[in-house]
Amino acid sequence: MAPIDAPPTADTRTRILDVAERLVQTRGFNGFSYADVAAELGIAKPSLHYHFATKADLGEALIRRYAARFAAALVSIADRPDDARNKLDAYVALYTDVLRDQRMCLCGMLAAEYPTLPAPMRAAVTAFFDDNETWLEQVLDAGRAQGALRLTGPSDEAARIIVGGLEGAMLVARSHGDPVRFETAAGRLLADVTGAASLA
Amino acid sequence: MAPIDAPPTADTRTRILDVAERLVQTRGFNGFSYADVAAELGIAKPSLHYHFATKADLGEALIRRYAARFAAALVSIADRPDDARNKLDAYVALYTDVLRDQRMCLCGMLAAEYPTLPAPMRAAVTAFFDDNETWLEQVLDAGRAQGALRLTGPSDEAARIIVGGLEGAMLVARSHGDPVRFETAAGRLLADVTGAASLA
DNA sequence: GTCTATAACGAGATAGAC
DNA sequence: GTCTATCTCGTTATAGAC
Repeated sequence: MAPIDAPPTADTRTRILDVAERLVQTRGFNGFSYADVAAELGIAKPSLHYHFATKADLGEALIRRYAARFAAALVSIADRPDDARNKLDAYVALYTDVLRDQRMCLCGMLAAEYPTLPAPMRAAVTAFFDDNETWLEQVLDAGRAQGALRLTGPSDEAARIIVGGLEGAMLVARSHGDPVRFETAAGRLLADVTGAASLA
Repeated sequence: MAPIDAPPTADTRTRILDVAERLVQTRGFNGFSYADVAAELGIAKPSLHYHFATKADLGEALIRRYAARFAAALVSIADRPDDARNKLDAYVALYTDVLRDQRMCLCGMLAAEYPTLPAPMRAAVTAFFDDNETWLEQVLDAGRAQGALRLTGPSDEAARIIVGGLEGAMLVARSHGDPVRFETAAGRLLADVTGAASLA
């Protein structure tokens, strides 16, 4: 659906990012090491330092790539002729896709480790959430103008509830090893926040 | 408000738990060490091993104490003569209290690190969420029976949205260093899920 | 119960050959 | 670009004295 996957073969730098991304999403930035990445790629540890001098550099590159990919998906959804409700469903599908392989959202995971992160990574994490909320706010405003949505309050608050609700639902669903739990919760959250029941 | 704080002076075991609890809530289970705890208490590292042989033992004790404290607060809220809406507000206040000092919910933090945790800790984390959802479900059912709440679907789904929504809102609000963001989101989430607007 | 001393290992990172 | 070898430090944990 969304371009969240990488090609099976790629240059070393990309393969490092792919492996590290999965490790951060499953174990956290403080839960993986250069040794883990090197072993999985079948290369030596110091080779990693050629591509990413420090672990902080690798972390920055991970967020940057992840945020860019997510932002591109948001643009793609916004450009569709769909109405607001379909766009919100597509937004939720991005999260559903991330949850595969028991992964957590990269930035949700890093938000948990926030106080331990290098400053550049911290700034990129908050920017990710801000960008998502801004995009949602625009979709919600458009939907309300069209009469497709019935918000009970300001769209920026609704946007924050959706982002936080999806991140939290992922967190809990993953610890239960139950993706269906996430999908059900996400659907109901969207319905409640956008007043789907009162429109039915 | 809720009995979430420990006395200023206590025996060594309790003081270890207090410091370790705060470190896990702020930095994660993989983000602190015995050296951190020992330094803060002004004792030697091996002294910690007398009280908690392994870090996994310490982690288990942390969850057990945290969950027991939380469960006691839930019983206290349930026993009040308040209506469902007031009980839900009191439930949210438990989370607001946890967020002080930039802390994350202990079990929300551990859920992020879930795949890296020892098995006993993993089981305790999922049990914490299950207990919270069960409690919420009962409050929501009672509120609906009284006509104080208007849920748009099954109470167990609403309970999951509330737990996940609060955990996620904490996660995002903490990375923005903005507790007000959490309180606003929590209030709106509760209102949307329990149909407060359609009752007003 | 708490200490000093130390073991045993893994972490991030560097030097320098190829 | 990738390697071997190595450094330095931090980690959990143990032994044994007090």
